[in-house]
Amino acid sequence: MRADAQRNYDRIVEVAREVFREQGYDASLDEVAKRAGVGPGTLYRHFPKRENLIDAIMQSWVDRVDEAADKALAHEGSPRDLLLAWFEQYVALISLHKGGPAKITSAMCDDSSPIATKCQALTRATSRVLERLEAEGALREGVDVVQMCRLVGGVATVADQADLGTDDVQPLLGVVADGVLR
Amino acid sequence: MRADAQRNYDRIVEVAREVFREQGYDASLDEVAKRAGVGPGTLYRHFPKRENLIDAIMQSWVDRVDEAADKALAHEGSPRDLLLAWFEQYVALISLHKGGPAKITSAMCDDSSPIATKCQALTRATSRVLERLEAEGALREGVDVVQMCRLVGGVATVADQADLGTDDVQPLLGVVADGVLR
DNA sequence: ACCTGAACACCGTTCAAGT
DNA sequence: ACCTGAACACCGTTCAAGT
Repeated sequence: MRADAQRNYDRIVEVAREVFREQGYDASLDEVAKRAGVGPGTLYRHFPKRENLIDAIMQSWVDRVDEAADKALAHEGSPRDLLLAWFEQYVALISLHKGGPAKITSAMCDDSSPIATKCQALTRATSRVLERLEAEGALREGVDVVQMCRLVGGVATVADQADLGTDDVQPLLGVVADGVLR
Repeated sequence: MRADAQRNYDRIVEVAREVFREQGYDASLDEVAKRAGVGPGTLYRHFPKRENLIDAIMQSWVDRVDEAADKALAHEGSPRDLLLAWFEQYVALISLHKGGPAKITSAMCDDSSPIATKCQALTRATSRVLERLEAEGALREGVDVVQMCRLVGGVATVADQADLGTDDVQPLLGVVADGVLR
């Protein structure tokens, strides 16, 4: 990549991170381009779809997912406590930006999505938690990873769109946990 | 209301029902106005917010909600069967139009929403089902109606946005049912 | 090879003019 | 009292011209 192209790419990603943090993933791309000091065409050359830009600003995010799973797994306590701890981390991770829960949960299992690798990071981390529970025999029959991601993602989506607080979300996650555990 | 105003109102609602069925609740209001043969200003006079229009086309829908609850309650079977039957009806009812699950579930409990009465119809019907289960002692402690609507609404939202089929939705509803039942 | 920015299509919203 | 439709602001997308 040419030097000026690289510079523009970096600036766009940097600015997008800022704009998305302020306004959510549905923020205007025009404003991103404007703040980054590039023409709208330049933004489109680098990121043909909005999801490509979202994917780019999520680079370091994958590490945080793995760390969060480590942290939840280190947690001592009942299977239910472990599961709830992970659910909370999960919701927090996909709710960093407004609109995130919907975008990420919709892309789940869609390998053609630009953010497919990010979704895979989530399912991989969730698998680790599930394997632990499975080994302890705490899991119901026929529960699989994707189902769990969709359930927790659904809760996060509703919470995101209805602006629910932790007090409202916690009980919902509790129900999902009870439905998944033996 | 003046005769021509009433006529325009009716035509807009009729056309909106058609357009929303084809393209979902996020369809262009411009197209609704165009197809109805009115200026955009006329549409705005009658329906200042998109939700007001959605509310209008949902008039007869309330009856269908009550009928669906009757039907589920008539269903003989285990508490789990009853609950799952209702969940399926619930998802079907709010998924009639693309974008419906998200709009309806977001407005849940928001009395200032233009579609507040529709949400109340849903919680009222769900209450009837829950009371039956409560009487049979089949319900867990601390489960309330709004939680259930949000959980099932969350599942429906994910299914709607990710274009999931019944085969994918069914197991999710099963988990929620298990989490809610004793 | 990459960038710019004008241009286009589309959408929601407002409002002066008309009946 | 109600309707019309031009006008505005905004957004995503494309592409010819420029470096």
